[in-house]
Amino acid sequence: METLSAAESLAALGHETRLAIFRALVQAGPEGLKAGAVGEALGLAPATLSFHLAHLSRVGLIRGRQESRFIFYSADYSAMGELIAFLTDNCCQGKACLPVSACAETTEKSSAPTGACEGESCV
Amino acid sequence: METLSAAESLAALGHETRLAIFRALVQAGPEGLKAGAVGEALGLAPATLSFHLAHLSRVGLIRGRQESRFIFYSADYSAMGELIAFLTDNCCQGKACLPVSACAETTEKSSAPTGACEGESCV
DNA sequence: TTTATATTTCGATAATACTCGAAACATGGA
DNA sequence: TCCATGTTTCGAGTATTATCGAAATATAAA
Repeated sequence: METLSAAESLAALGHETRLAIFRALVQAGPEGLKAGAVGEALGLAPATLSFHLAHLSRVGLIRGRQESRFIFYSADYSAMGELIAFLTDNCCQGKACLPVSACAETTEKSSAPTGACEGESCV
Repeated sequence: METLSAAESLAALGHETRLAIFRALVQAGPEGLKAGAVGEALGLAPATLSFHLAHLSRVGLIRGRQESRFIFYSADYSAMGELIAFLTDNCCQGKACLPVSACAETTEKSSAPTGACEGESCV
């Protein structure tokens, strides 16, 4: 994951409403939720909801699938996984900032670590 | 970490310039970097740099300490750790989206998991 | 005390993002 | 076909954020 895309994902989650939407979709599981259900749960005007869903969609954190008359949105777990991998690989000095448990290899195989994350600071 | 503060941290990192600043500070280690060095490395006008440093400071992701005539900024690893813990605790369905390695308890003791993260989906 | 350097604050401008009513666009049922 | 419902797009208004020159502040050296 390159830093532009990481910044875009972070920005997408960096808005209280969108973060709430994303959390709701995560909780809903792979099935996801109808757009309407999300709006109802969070008390959002349809246009506002659509705006934020589109934003999250555009950066790849969620996806929508049409099902009869409804559109179900669901969280894209792998996108979130990549984002977390980016943060641990690029934003943790020797992983010193990580919860101990997370102190190990990441899915991204620590692609070209930028100097940090040599791994020796794991407890 | 409550979601407002999480959203604020995410938004702070959700800007290419600030993300680059933060990464540079992480790479620099606990010593950090003089503000000027950051600006030089990234080619930022002093006022612009100051604006972004203040933003990152305000949300607690970095801190500055005066040292003689300079101000050294350094990344706050624990703040980053809390952010990552928030994401893994609140934005990962049963941690299915996590890099395998990170599939375990987090520092935050999974405070009141919101329904996700029962842990059974760990590989 | 004067001068030089480092950084921030101020102020103005430009750009971007957010909200939401109203209208348009599906899709499926009557 | 017509109607009802769910969702998006449009358009306009408002608010927030980003950029950066210039001025102000702080610290230290001459």
